[in-house]
Amino acid sequence: MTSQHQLLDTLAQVARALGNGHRLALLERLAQGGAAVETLASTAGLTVGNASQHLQQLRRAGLVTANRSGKQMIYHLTDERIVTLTGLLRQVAETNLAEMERLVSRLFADDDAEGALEAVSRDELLVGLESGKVALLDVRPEEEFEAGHLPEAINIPLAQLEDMLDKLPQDREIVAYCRGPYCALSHEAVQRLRQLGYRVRRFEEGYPEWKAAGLPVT
Amino acid sequence: MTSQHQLLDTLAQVARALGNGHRLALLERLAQGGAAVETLASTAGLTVGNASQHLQQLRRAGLVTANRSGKQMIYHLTDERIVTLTGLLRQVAETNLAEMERLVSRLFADDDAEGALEAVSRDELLVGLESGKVALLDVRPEEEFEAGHLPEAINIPLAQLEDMLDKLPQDREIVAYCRGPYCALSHEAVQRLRQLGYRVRRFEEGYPEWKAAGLPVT
DNA sequence: CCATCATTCTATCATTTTATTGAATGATGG
DNA sequence: CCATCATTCAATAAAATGATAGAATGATGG
Repeated sequence: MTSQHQLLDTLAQVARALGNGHRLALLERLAQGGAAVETLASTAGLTVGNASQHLQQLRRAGLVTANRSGKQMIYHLTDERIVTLTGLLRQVAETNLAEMERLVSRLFADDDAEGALEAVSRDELLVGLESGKVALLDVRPEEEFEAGHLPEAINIPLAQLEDMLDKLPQDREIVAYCRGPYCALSHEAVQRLRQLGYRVRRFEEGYPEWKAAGLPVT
Repeated sequence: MTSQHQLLDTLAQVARALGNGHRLALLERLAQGGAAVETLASTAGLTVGNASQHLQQLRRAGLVTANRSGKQMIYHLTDERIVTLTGLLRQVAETNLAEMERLVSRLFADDDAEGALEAVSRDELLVGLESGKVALLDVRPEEEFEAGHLPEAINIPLAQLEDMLDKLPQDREIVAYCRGPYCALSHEAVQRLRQLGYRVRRFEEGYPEWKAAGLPVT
């Protein structure tokens, strides 16, 4: 077996590490910031044992690192570019797989028909923030918000949405974001806030993409 | 199973399609331009039947398309971004896997010790071409050269290198390139030309990366 | 229409991957 | 040092993947 062959095989191992839905879910959570195995397991809907095994695979592929902190092992992405990598994977898949399009439209299908719910692009969001016409709402759990968020964002975890409406400004359009393009939290938040009469749309990406693009975070 | 879960699974299928060394080899060849199954099989060192099966998988993942031309099926990449995707995969792997570094350095280990063989970066190459101080040498097979190459490049397939030395300019440094960062052709060419006293280095990327970066091709 | 060629499909077996279970390890606080 | 907690390891069974050989398909040239 030639060196070149071995190189491609090693690359393939890394790609295989990305080739499982649970592991992609783990990576999505890790893109929000470091987390312990139990946290990761519950976000991904896995048993702790199983999550641990998947994390070992990601570690062997060089995608995550683990550091002990007291009793817990805290996992981190090794490389910011992994967010870009999965984002590009997503783009290629959305463009070239009909199946993908079908699933994406289903995920966002229960929008009302007004069309105003179309997601806000990164550029549009930047303009809105610059002009002060947009308020940012982060609907992720507090722990993830604390680990990093977009500048000026207000954190209202989805579970407490109706209890904390007083934190929302009335005079500006609200843009809600969460973990990424496929994260349902911001979508759900938009649905519920619109029912209550708020002017609100989703950001089409999430915190990790914003950060990976080199934009400022807090 | 939620829609979101299905989306990640579908993404994972695409990643799994990249998760095999033979398929990465097929994609590398396809990044040079369309090709028939037998061509692809022989470049990747596979039987035709086996290559066909791998190509079906790539097709199901939306990474390649097939069009019949007479008796032959001609395969193409569906999307230029696939080159960027595998390139990013490579970068992440090289940065985070010790194994990878070891293999890369072995692939390029038999350089003589002068150090002058360090690869030429894209930016450096652009400057050299601009100033007219560099001549480009494409050492891929003629068929791939014909399907597309860097501007002003001279084509001398590696097999005919010694027979066509008269096509090489004497007054400029030569930069050789081939299929990509792991393609051995340009490396081999540099070794042999240096033995003959030529001033020559490798381009660290290849034709597909150049094209995917939006730079001009012929 | 028949023979030929390129490719794909089918069936099979060996290998690898995944989830599950329960035991083992390693750090902490009393 | 012991009990506890978080995590990993080990063993297993079920499912998916990969290679091979041979049959089937589809287009071509006579």
